[in-house]
Order: sequence, then C-alpha cells, then structure tokens
Amino acid sequence: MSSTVRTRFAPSPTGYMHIGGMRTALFNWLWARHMGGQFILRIDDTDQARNQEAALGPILNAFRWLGLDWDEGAEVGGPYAPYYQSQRNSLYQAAAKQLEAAGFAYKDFSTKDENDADRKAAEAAKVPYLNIRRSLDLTEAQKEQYLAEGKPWTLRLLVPRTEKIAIDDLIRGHVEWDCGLMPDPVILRPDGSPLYNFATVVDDAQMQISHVIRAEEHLTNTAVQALIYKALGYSLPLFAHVPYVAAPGSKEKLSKRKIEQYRKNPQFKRMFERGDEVFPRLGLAGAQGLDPVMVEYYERIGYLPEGVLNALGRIGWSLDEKTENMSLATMVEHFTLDRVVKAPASLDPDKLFNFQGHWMKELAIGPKTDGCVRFLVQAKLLAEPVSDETRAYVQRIAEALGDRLKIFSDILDCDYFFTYVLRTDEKMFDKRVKKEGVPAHLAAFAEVLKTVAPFDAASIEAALAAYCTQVGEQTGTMIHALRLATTGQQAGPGVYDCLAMLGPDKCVARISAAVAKAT
RNA sequence: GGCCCCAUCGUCUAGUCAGGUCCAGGACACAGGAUUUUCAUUCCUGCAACGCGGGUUCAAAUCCCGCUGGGGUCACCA
Repeated sequence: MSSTVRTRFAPSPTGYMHIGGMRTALFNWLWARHMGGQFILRIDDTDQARNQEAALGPILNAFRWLGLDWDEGAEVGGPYAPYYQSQRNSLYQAAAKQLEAAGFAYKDFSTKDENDADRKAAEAAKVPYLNIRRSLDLTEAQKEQYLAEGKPWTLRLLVPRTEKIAIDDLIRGHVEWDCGLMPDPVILRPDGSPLYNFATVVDDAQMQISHVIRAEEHLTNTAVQALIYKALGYSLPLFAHVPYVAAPGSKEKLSKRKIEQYRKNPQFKRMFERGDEVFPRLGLAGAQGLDPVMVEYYERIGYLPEGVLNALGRIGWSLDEKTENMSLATMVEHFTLDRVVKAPASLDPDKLFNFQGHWMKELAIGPKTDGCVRFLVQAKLLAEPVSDETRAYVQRIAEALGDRLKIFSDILDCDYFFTYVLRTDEKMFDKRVKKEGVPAHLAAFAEVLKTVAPFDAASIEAALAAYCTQVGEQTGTMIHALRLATTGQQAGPGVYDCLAMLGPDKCVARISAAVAKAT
C-alpha cells in the first residue's frame, strides 16, 4: 500500500487569510506532518479575474508568519505542477471530455433564465428542484445545429437519480445522500471554465490527495464530488469534515461579511478597540481594514505565531483531558483526526489572549526585544538605524515590563520612555500630585535624586526610604506621585525601575514640570 | 421549505465508540482572597453543564426512539 498521507489546503485568492480557514489549514498541515506525509498549498483561482498576486500575498504571508510550510504548491511548485487552477485548464478539459464520452456528462443548452424559471416553479409547487433534462431529448441533428449556430451550452454531470451516494467521513461517520434529490451539477461553464466541485475533484485525484480535510460547510458538496470521482474512475480519498469556526459566543459561522456586527460583540470588542488604538500609531489606519477575522490582524498588532497557533489548535481539537499549552511540535506529535470534535466551536478571543500571554512569557529576551524594537520603529518612537545602545535600553524596558507585555504593541503604552508628554488626567493628577505637601516633597526629592549614585533602582529606593523617614512622609504617597509625575501613568513597571531607566536628568525635569503644574 | 450535520459549565473541551471508578474532570472568563505600597505575574477559593421526553438495563452523560433547539447547504461562487 503506497499510503503516504497527502493533504492540501486550497484557498481562493481573496486578499486576506480567514482565521477559520487558517484553522482548517492547520489541521491539514498537522495531519500531514504527524504522518510524515506532504502538505500541498493549491490555489483555487478558477473564478473571476479578482485574483492574483495582490490577493494571494496575504494568504501566503499568513502561512509563512505562522511557520506552516508547504511541500508542494504555490511558488514552490512540485511534481503535480502547476498548482494554480487557472493554469490547469487542459486537465479539466480532458476530464470533461472523458466524462462526456463515457456518457457521464452531457451538453445542456438550456439557459440560466430557463433554469431559474424551473427552479421557481419547483419552489412554488413545493417540490424539490431537479433540473429538467431537456437537452437529453434533443436529436443528434438538433444538437449539431445548435453547435453550428454557436448556441451556448454548459456541461452537466448526469446524476444517477436512482442511486444513493455515501461516504464514510473520518469525523462524522457514514453520511448518505439520495441522488434522486440532486440536480445535475454544471461542471463546465459556457466559456469552458470548470466549476469548483469539478476542478477540485480533478485536482485532488491528480495530486494524489489522500485526506480531504475541510470545513463542514463542504459536506453537502461531497455528494457531487463523490459522484464525479466515481464517474472519472477514481477511488475516493478519505474525507474529514471539521466543524467550522463560529463567531465568539455564537454558533454561526465566523464571516468576514459580518464585521460591523462583530464590533459590538462583547468579546471581539476589546480586539477592535485595541486595533483602533494601535493601528493608527503604526501607520496602518483605515485602508488596511484589519480586523480579528483576518490572520494579519494578529501579526500586525503583535501576537506571536505560537499564541495564535495554540489557540487555533484548541478550537475543535484537544490533545487530552487537560493539556492546554501546546507548541506546534507538540501538536504535530499528538494530532489525530479522531480527536476532532463534531460540533462547531467559537473563536474565544479571551482564551486566545491567554495563550498569547503564555507564549510571550516563554519568549527569550532577545526576540522579545527585537519585537519591541520593531513596533517602536514602526510607531516612529525610534528612528532607524537602531543603535546597540538604544536596543539595550529597549531590552531593559522589556525586562522591567516582564509579564505586563502581552502583545508587542503593548510596548507603545511605554512611549513615556521615549518621549515626554505630561498626561493630563486631571482627576488622578489632583489625587496623587496636587495634594497637600506633595509638590514640595517632590521638589525636595528631585534635589536628592541629583545626588543618587549609582543611579539604579536599588539606590533610588534607598534614597526615597531615607527621605521619607527623614520628613515623615508615607512612602506610598511618594511612589504614586513620582510615577505619575515622571511617566504620566498610574500603573506599569516598578517605579524605581522607571526612574532608573529614565535617568536623573529626565527625572528631575519631569518632576519639576509636574511641580510647576501643581502649584 | 428540501437535504445534511450537530447538541456536556457563559466559552473551549474531557468523558460517549468498548454503560458502572462522573451527584461529571481540566482550561478561559467571571467573583472573592493571599502575595506585589501600582499594575502585571503567581497561588488559593468560589461560581457554573450532561436540552426535553420516552425506552433498554441492576446501572445511562454514555445505547435506541421521538421531540425540541442550533447550524450548514441548496449558483453557470469557492
């Protein structure tokens, strides 16, 4: 048995990679890798001229970002090239010819209008629609004449209406359809171009795909496809229909079309809001239209591939009864189709964020610093080229930030380390700085700071403790006041770390400015 | 509406195929507490589910039937 596992993902170039589609792709990739087989990335661009590079770029980029490589397919080629449906027309034509010659397909001269009318009539009569096979009654002479006249025709598969067709799905089990209820599907348009259900079968068969792992929404298509496999004389691949990914807190398929509605989704809301906050600062306002349905959103806002992958892997699949945090390698090692659930699962932004936090915590300081630098540069808080000294500074901030940095764009909240803006949250300012005795203490402590050496967290802490003891002021009061005066924030890394990183000059200047404002 | 699929805490899930160890386990979220003179982390505690009704059985979340509910799909889109 030459049973190497070959799976594929076949996106059509839509200009973005859908997060749900990515999950399906991941399962395909995982299964291929788990079994030591091949993963193929084919491009289903049979449709329109909406296509090509601009529309495909984000999709390939999503795979690269997540580290999901493909053995054959777009850009890399392979033994069954080409991997773009738009370039495989001769294959479809040959297969169509074969079907027609064998009597499994026929030319249908009916027009779309006629078919629509038939469909409406069936609907009105409350009977299932079946296309009326008028063209089958045509004599050879009539057909010749139509052809000579150039009357347009489509090629339809002749469905064996007395039969049943069944598959044994790896996830859903035995599923059966009554062919008597199936209209003859069009497999070739009047212009000769193939339709999805036909092209897919020709490609999957020719490319020796062993497991067709795809979203459940294709389950119904499988009946037609199975018929085409049989008519073409191919044996069926194994099918595995995974549940689709639903919108947060719902059972409805996550859809790009419902984006506006998702803005109000309580769980999605935070993601949108963070995006609205961050993307403009990164120079990504408006046009890009980044939203959490797209994989690109996560990359741009600073998620780690590990976080996204981990979350995706836990939508509809589990390793066992308790493992949550999984690397790609772990998933490859344990992934099996029989542990994929049958019911749709919704994307959980909270859980995704939690996985992200876990992997960010695991990330070594080097790459973490690189990520921060990248975002700081993009937000123009740092200018390129970034010197070693600056990089070291960012690293100190990243270290001080510790677990507070969840996604890379969080570093933008620390802009006070790079620029000075005295935030004017008046209420907080009044409460912490413009408070009886505090401005005077701040001014006095600023003088103390000038003499602290070395200017590190420990020395500053000792100096403040000594000062507070001496003047009989609460340390807490001073800590809050100092934080607000120097960073404008109420929360963040330890205040002594902040002061140390800022350095004596900036500390003194900012404290003076705050004191001036308060008096 | 026809066809098809699905049904365990708010959410992701374990358990269902091989009925008992499940008055249902883990995680996220949420609430409370401890640590941290901030925030984050960490730790502890709490909240919370087998859709309903029949069967089969000594025993059902697990098997069978029905109902209800949810969803997918019905193109000369993919």
